[in-house]
Amino acid sequence: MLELAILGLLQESPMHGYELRKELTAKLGAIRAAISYGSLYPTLRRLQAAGWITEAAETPATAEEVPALTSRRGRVVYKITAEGKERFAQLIAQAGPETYDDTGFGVHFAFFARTDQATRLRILEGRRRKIEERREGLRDVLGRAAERLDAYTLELQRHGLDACEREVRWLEELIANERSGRAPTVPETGTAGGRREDNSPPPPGESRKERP
Amino acid sequence: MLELAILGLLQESPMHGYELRKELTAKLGAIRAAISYGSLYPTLRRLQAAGWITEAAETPATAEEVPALTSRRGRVVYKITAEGKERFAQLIAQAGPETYDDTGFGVHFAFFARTDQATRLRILEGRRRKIEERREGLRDVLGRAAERLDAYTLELQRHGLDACEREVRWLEELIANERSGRAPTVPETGTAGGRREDNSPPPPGESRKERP
DNA sequence: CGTGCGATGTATCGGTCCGATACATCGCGG
DNA sequence: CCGCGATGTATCGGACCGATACATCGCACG
Repeated sequence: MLELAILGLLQESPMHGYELRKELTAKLGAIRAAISYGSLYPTLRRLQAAGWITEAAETPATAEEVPALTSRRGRVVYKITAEGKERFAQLIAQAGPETYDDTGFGVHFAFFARTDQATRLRILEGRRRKIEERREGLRDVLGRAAERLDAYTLELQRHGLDACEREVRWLEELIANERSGRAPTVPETGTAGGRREDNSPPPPGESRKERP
Repeated sequence: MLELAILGLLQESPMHGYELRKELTAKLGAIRAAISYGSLYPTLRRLQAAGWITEAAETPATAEEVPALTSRRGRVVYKITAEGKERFAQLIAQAGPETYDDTGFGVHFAFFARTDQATRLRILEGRRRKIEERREGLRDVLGRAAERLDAYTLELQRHGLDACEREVRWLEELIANERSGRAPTVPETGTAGGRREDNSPPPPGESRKERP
């Protein structure tokens, strides 16, 4: 997952590690806390070894000009290679099971702007299926095993169930949007005031033209 | 975290690994998918080495009646020791930073019935603080860096922000409940067809009868 | 009657990622 | 001039996951 995220970000512009982490945090802040250096740097090394990214020299002058005054350990700027772009395209298009867990889905979604519509639809539907399964599991527990669990545990399940239902609805809207061919126009998540006094978009009725 | 969860579950009754995993999944289904055997068995080994759990023979020595019909091959039943109970009490009471991340909070919350009220309150407030910080981070990004991000990424942030606001409200209600001394009485999460015509679950009267 | 198959059950291995830690530089205010 | 917080690179041990292997049991189906 980290690999995909790094490749995606470096496609926008070359960066050094620290910067990468900040961009990563900004882009993925909704789904994970903050990427650790303990995974970032080893991954960068791995990507470099695989030839998907390269170091780009940052200091303009050569090392001979500014000698031993300060053995300045320069920032290491990475840029993506042609092979790296291929790798990214491959990773972003193929959807394995890990594509639908919380982190995997989040990363894929964050790069939907670089993903073709068919793949977007496939991923959204896969994610929906997965969340629906989790939802059913929670309903089962709340229905059948409720008496075996204490009030706090039940409350946790209830909250989780609520989050599942909410996410399914969110996904439904996104899927409908994709099918209608429109870009993601703030589907009224509930808060975060994106208004849009848009004059009636095409009615959501029977528009079954797209075939995935 | 796994250690805490296992110790907590074994305190209810002895179990073997497979059973443990199922109970774990039922109890923590709201916060994580399903615990992997790749972590479960090594952890069991570690707990056993530390003396916090022991293997319990499954068939009593005097089981002369029922022959080989009952399963007596292989299953390794674990039970918690007195030291294990102490360890659990220590882990459940102390709150480090990891207590407030998604998984850590979920596990602690799932065992709130075995946690004293002051600790419950402390954990709920710590969690709230953490979520509020994440929420502010997302608001920052949505406010200040919105033009740098594409529509999909923004939508992801919006959804995450919504989830944060929702969780903060949920925590507020739980905190208010704790302060008023009541047990968690379904705080109207919004959906989730609630059954539970339960007439006031026992007030925070802990079952503190067990004394190691 | 057997045969295969899904549930139960224990176990390991390689790999990803995290948290703690260390260390060095830079700009800035006291 | 000194400290201190932000910037910046890097490693190490440990937690956890996903794939895989293997063995037993009950039972449905031919």
